[in-house]
Amino acid sequence: MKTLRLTSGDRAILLHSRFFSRLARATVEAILADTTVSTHEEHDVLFREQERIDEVFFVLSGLVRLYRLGKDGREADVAVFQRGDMFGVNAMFLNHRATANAQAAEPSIVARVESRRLSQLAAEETDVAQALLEVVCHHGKMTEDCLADDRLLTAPQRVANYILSHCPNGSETFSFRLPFQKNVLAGKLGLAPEALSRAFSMLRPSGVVVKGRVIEIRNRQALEEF
Amino acid sequence: MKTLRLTSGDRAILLHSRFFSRLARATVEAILADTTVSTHEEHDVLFREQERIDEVFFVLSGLVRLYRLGKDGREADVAVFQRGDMFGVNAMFLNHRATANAQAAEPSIVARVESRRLSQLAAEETDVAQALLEVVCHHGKMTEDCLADDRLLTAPQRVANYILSHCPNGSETFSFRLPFQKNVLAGKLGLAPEALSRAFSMLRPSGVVVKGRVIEIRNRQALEEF
DNA sequence: CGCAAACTTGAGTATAGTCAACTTCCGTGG
DNA sequence: CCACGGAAGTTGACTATACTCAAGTTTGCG
Repeated sequence: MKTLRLTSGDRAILLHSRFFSRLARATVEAILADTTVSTHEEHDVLFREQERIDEVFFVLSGLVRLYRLGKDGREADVAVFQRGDMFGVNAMFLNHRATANAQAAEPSIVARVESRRLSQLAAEETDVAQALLEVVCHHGKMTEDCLADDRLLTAPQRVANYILSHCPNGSETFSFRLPFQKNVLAGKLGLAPEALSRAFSMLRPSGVVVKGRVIEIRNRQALEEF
Repeated sequence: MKTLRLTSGDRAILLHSRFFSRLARATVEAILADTTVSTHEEHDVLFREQERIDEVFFVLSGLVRLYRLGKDGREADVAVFQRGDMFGVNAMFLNHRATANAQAAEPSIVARVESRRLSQLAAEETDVAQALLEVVCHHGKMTEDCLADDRLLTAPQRVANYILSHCPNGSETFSFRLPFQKNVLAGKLGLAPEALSRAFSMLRPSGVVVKGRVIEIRNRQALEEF
């Protein structure tokens, strides 16, 4: 399902993204000129592993999950993208082949830029290349973080970590709303949904109260030591 | 311990690397002009997590391991680099901060390029930026592979995978020499050394014979189905 | 209000980590 | 060249962690 043009709200989101925010206004306009927009139901697949992709994507709203498939059909999330995030960039420099499947994890709206056009621009204007490098490096760091966390932390520790990463720096007690279903969080943390549930249980004695999607932290100190 | 100049052998290695092989000869020379070389004992640390780094590195010989440290001091490898590999690029675009520790996993020789100079070049010549993008995307894919394998495969499956990735495409039976200690392989695959040992044992019935560092495969088919 | 999906909890199992004992490999020096 | 010693690797026993399956419970939407 396609919408033809960007709304001004969409433009605002894009302008604040890691990618566009580093570019001169003229460059931004040159790119946005032929940007298309598509809407997706939950569970829609945007592209699949190995498939050729000739676009680069931005999440305007909703949530897009990148995952790999195992031989047995099991899925492993390798990234989750939210409003403002750019994805599919790596493919531009890897033979235009997707390294993972992309699926809307909730109803989502996505902007698309032809990657041919973008790589052409990157070859002409170095600030475009620079912006791409920053996006790609940032995403690389995220993946590395994920890998290290998987290897170093237990389930409750990963959850504690995730919660702390949402803590306004310095406050001892706070609360926030999960930006997606627990299901998705479980995937992002590399856990089965049951394991996430249990992890929350284990964190309760340390002052973590979960009510629906709202997480309340009563004792930041305890979390950091978990 | 520092050596002052590049040998011609070193230059050959660099010229064949993913990075330099994409650049015009003149550009290569411009970069190599102020490249330094350092030698390292096994276990030498090149840089640490969070530390500022102002260079980009190439492995000329030996092996460099990138790892993160857990609170308890445990180490988790996030990458292993061999002859010809470039590392430390991400830091250039992440505030010049290392995201991991780098350690020589055996006696090693490393080439270093000032990252200020490199990023300057990248801002002037788009093919340098392009080459960097390719290196970074490739490394990103490696990390993603690693993450997906960790989440989807058991220890023997990861080992089988690793072995198959060294199999000349199409041959049913073959053998090769591990390019590093089993110790290092274990780390790379996210396993304790004992788990690697056991994984090899489990693969024996499928025709994998391990003698020292030499791996012999008698039945590729069986490995692929593991 | 009722239904379906999301989430939680419980019980059992599988996988890999830890610690310890033992073996093999390999480089060194006699 | 052999003997020795230390490091690397293997094996065993035990444990911890997280997955699976199944049965509940809660949530939220129509």
